[in-house]
Parts: sequence; structure tokens; C-alpha cells
Amino acid sequence: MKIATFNVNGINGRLPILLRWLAESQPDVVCLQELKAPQEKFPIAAIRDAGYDAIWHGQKSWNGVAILARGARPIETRRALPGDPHDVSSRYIEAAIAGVLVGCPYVPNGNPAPGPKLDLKLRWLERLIAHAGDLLSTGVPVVIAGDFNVMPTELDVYKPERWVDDALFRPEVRAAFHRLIAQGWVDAVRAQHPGERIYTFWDYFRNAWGRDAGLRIDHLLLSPALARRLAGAGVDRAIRGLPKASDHASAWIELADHPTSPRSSPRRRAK
DNA sequence: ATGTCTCACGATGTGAGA
Repeated sequence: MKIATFNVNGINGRLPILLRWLAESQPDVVCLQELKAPQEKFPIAAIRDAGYDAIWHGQKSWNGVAILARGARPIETRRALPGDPHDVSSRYIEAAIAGVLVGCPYVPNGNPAPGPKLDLKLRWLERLIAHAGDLLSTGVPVVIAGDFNVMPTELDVYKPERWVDDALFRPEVRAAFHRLIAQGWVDAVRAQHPGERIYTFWDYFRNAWGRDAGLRIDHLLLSPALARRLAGAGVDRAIRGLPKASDHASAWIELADHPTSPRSSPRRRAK
């Protein structure tokens, strides 16, 4: 089972790229962010033609999230992050697909920082941490796949010193992300490629793609039971190089049908 | 501070957000 996340940056303007990528990479489940389309302008017909069903939460101009499933109907479990009934931004959607609960977050950017936008981001992350903890406590297999707008470590930034005051890399933002991970989640791409420089986003400015001046901000977090099924993970960099590309590439994981690694505890004695 | 791109409004440009 292949699960991917892709910040599409405008699903209608980017529809040819999305359809081409679906045909080439054949993910079973896709989390999309930044649809930038109202609910009624989601291109569901083209997506069905491509062999996928979908649920989505649109919004005029900004935000917007969707979950696609190949040959299956995602069973929606939520279309907003709990914890603030006044928050109307479409930044979270969640569904059950083939025995896996899939959460699709689009964390607020937070810039300019410091300021009210950073404060909103930090509050949103607290709500995500609370909800993620609830999901873990159910014991259900969960993947949270989306645009977290956080680089977890210096390895995830082409030039860390340039980004320490940015809302994507400030200490309090990283600390919130690490508290989330510490609940028991596995950052799948990092777990499969420890020590490797991997990016998922390259700014449109300053020829960032051409210089490989990237950031790793799109993540797939696995609950313990799913982490034991992790069989592969990576980033489809090629879609970032296409004409009219999104500023993000997609990150993906491959899950085996059954556990491939033992439980981490009790630990096996080294030979 | 800058750079580039998207979408909306409603017009052939401008503003906001990222």
C-alpha cells in the first residue's frame, strides 16, 4: 500500500501535473494540501476518471485539503481539527481507508514571525498534538501525512542559520513538532533515510530548485503498528522540475501487508 | 528587502498569502 502527500498549490491550475503524477506513481492513498479551490470547484470528475475516489474540504482562495483513494471510497471521519469551533480554515481532513486511519493536515505557515500568525500556528500545533494523542490511544493504525510547515532538524534545511528566525524553523515550532513525535510517531522518510539530506519544498524565489536550496516540511508520521509495516519511503523530486510545478514535491511511503520489523520493545539482545 | 507564483476581484491590473 503506497501512501503519498502532496501540497499541490492550486488543484485546478495544477490538474495536468496531478493527473500525470497519479498515473506515473500510482499511489493507493493521496493526501493533498493547498487546493486553493472552493468546495464546488474540486475537479472530482477528472479524479474519478483517473481511477480515484476522494473526499475534500475546499475553501475559496486558500487552504483546502483532500484525501484520494485508488479504487476505493475514503470513509470520512473528520473534516476539521477538533479544539476550536471558531476555526473555519480548511486545514484538516481525515478518513479510514483499507483499515488505516489517514489524517491530512495543512499546518499554518506562521510567517511573519514573531506575530499573530506564529501564535496561530503554535495554537494549531497544540490542537494537532492533542488530537494525534487521542488517535494513538485508540490503538488503530494511523498515518498523518501532510504539510507540517516545520523542518524537524538542521539536516532538513539547506542553510539552517538562515532559517532560525523563520516560522518554519523557530525553536518553539520545532519543539512542538518534537513533542508530537515523542508521543510515539515515526517520521517515515527520516526513519528510512537517516542522515540523508532530503527536501520536499523549494521556493519559487531565487532559483531555489536549480540550487537545490530546499526544505523538508512534508511528512508522513506512522503510529507504532504501521511503523512495523514500513517497507519504503522517499520523495518524488521529479514533479518539482516540471513546467508549472508546485513548489512542493510529494513524499511517499510503502507499507507491507504485514509487519516486517519486530516490536521495538522488548529489545532484542545484540549478538 | 528581495525574489516568484497562485487565486480573487473584476479587469487587462492589484493585493494577499506563501
